Amino acid sequence: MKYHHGNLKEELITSACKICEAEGHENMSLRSIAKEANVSQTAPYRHFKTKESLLAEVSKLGFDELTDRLNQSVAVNKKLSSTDKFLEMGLAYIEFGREKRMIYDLMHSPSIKKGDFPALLNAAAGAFDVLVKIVMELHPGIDKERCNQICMKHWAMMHGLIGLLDIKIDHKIESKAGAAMSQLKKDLRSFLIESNNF
Amino acid sequence: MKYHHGNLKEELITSACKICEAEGHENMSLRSIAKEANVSQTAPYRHFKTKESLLAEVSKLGFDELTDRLNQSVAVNKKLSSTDKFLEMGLAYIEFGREKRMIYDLMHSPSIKKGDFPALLNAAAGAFDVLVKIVMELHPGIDKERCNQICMKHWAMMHGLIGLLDIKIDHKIESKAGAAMSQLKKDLRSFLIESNNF
DNA sequence: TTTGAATGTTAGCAGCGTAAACATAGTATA
DNA sequence: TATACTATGTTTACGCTGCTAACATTCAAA
Repeated sequence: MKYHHGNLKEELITSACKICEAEGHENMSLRSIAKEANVSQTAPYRHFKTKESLLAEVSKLGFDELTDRLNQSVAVNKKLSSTDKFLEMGLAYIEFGREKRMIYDLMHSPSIKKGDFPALLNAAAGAFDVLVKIVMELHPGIDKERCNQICMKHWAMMHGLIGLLDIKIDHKIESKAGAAMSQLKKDLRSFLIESNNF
Repeated sequence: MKYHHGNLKEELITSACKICEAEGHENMSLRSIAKEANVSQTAPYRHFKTKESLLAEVSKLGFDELTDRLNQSVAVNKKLSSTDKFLEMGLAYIEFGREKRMIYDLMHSPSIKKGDFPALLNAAAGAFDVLVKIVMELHPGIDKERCNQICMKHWAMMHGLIGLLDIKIDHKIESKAGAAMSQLKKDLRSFLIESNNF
């Protein structure tokens, strides 16, 4: 093994992603990340100013993947109606939140101050813009202000829903959510349709 | 100062609340809580099995206050229409989340596993039930299943909205949210009305 | 070839949650 | 009242954490 790794920065991010998905970001130490990458405990400090800045990059990758998934969900079948595209996108968002729950939590963790990381801020905005695009298609000629409000509403709803699905605010919600997930498409459909005044 | 405090358990919870509101739960150590209460670092262990169980009590108090606020919001003016009551409640929820943001974050932190604390689970359910009540009033004779779905939708939306308001997913949302908060009543009104198919 | 920057390591700090051992106070029983 | 037990405090200590400082090695430019 060479003394100089050559690609340590990327490998650290990769290792962090792996650990985060497995253990959750609350149980992820800088030391464990370094160990996973087979370097000394302080090696990460040559590439990241703080632990937070490393996690910010992991978070950014999460938003990038979310953006991809949202885009893919509407690109897969171009013949879908705008409404169906919108529904598929909502579904894709929920699925991402469920499948990558640990990363999703990291992405929304208050321990990473997004304002300190412009790239992260950008990636998050990118994901949001996918929603903006479909809502604009859904409501042609819609006022920009109004569009933003609608997008916020749906974004907040999806975000809140994912939170409730696992935060398990109480057993009632949990079981209801469990049932909802079992027939996700159907339930989410009515969920979203109703929320959009179709 | 007496050797035996007499009321240490409650004082520890109070101290934790104070620190949480001031510093946020991520920056709150058991040691700092003990210090705030003027006892040794390990004194809390005579009253709480773990740090998490102390935080769970703080979280429970948060849900209790939320429940109170939601109840108050509709009780203040009994002559309000059901719709207006519903709106006032949504407003009260948002206001709580904004005013007690640090506690609110703790209440929804994944680092407290609600399933391990029945009292906390109960308190959270209590808050949700206030919403259930008003939605049942809003839709007389509504199917229980359907009612739950509606409640979840609104709860998730409010929760997601609070998250977005401060998580600042991007500057666009933030500024939009800032504007929204400046004329909160008006915006939230249309927000909620639209979400409830009025 | 030499020099300096980039990137790695080792040692060590203060703070963390927690357990164990000990000390003191209050309470029940003889 | 004397004694024992329990409740509740303290002290000490362990391993983990994020991070800094000092040192080592490699690589690239002069």
